[in-house]
Amino acid sequence: MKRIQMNLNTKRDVARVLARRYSTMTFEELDQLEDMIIASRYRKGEMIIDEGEICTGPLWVDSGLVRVFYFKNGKEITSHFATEQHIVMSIESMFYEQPSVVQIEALENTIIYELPKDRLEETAMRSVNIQMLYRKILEEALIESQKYADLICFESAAEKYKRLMKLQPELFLRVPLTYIASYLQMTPETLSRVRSSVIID
Amino acid sequence: MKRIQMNLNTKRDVARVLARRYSTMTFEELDQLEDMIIASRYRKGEMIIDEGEICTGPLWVDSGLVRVFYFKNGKEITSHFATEQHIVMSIESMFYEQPSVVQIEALENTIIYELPKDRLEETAMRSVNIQMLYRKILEEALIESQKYADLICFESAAEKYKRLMKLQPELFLRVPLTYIASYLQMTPETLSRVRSSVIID
DNA sequence: CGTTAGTTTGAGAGGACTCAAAGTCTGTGG
DNA sequence: CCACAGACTTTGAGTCCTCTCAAACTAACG
Repeated sequence: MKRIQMNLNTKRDVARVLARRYSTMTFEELDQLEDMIIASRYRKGEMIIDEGEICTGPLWVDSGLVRVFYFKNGKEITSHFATEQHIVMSIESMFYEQPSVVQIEALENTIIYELPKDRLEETAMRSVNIQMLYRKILEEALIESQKYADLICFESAAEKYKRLMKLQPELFLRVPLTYIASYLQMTPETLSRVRSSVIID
Repeated sequence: MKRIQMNLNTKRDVARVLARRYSTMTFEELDQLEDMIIASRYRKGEMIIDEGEICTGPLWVDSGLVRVFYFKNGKEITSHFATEQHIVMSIESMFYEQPSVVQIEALENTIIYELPKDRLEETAMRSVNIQMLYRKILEEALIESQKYADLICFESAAEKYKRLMKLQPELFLRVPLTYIASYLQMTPETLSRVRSSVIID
């Protein structure tokens, strides 16, 4: 990881995007938001959050692609992908300020902007709009989480494949199938067979 | 459903429990919280949120037991149980103010205290502690959601059973196995077989 | 005490897994 | 620029788990 010194305009841009996406803001609030953002750059294959590290805030994926995964019975389970213009975090680690069980890895060269949770909470005490921003981030995460649960409880392997293909076709072009298989809770072999047999409607 | 006129002390009690559990509060804030709470009572088998209804806020299950479920390919899928002293909601319906796809049903006689979302948000604008309460509720829901995802991706039926048995053994005493089976994403037959074969360690 | 919902048991079928091996792609170093 | 190593994907064969369908059994409720 490389903490990068972005010029101010770039951080300001991110602050603007966040503000528009999740809330509304005065110039002063934009300043506060801009001020707390921490930018970092990761190369393909680098860990953003390693096992045991603490996740100190929501991470805005500005460009690139990351995956969240963890180990269970010796197997890697991918629990989430986040593409550019999305937020990713290690939920439990962040809320409980505990070492993370999940790891977050950059699957492409990736630029991350972190919103440190402590500053976010502190600023939220004073600013209603920042408060709203934080809450909307949590709401979005919750909805994502529900959608994933819904996806993987589609019964057959073929159904899950078709579903993801409809929801996020771009993933198949950017992510090794092995990871997608583990995300869909099937073996790479099964995914391969499904892909060759399924006709997409 | 029966909207009930609780005496003020009861609502005050719930407000106190919520305050202690999720935040801290001044007497004035307690008043505000107490003031927005809506109490209702449901008989076993009654719907708390029916399909198509809009969920207007987090629901505190004061006593009783509820389940959240929805239909998918004609099959009922149970996605959550909430016992007393826990919060339940139809996430998507509440945030998007849309008709709910999930239904919430009382499996026992149940007393619910609703915290209307609009009043919660409005009050959160002025009170940092109410704001914290709301956020903590969302955080908790998010963590629950993650835990569920983790549970059902345990590979074998036996593993899932053992896991839930360890996490929430009381469910097996209070909930028809059919619902538990659908929660664990297996057929009732499979659950039955697993139960008779598994020795709990 | 009968009716209905819920649970168990059985037999057979099918889907996904494992293990194994052969292709394919990608990036690096000669 | 080519060759090779390593990672990723596909294909095959055989096994096992979970599902389906059916029927018997049990518990709960009016």
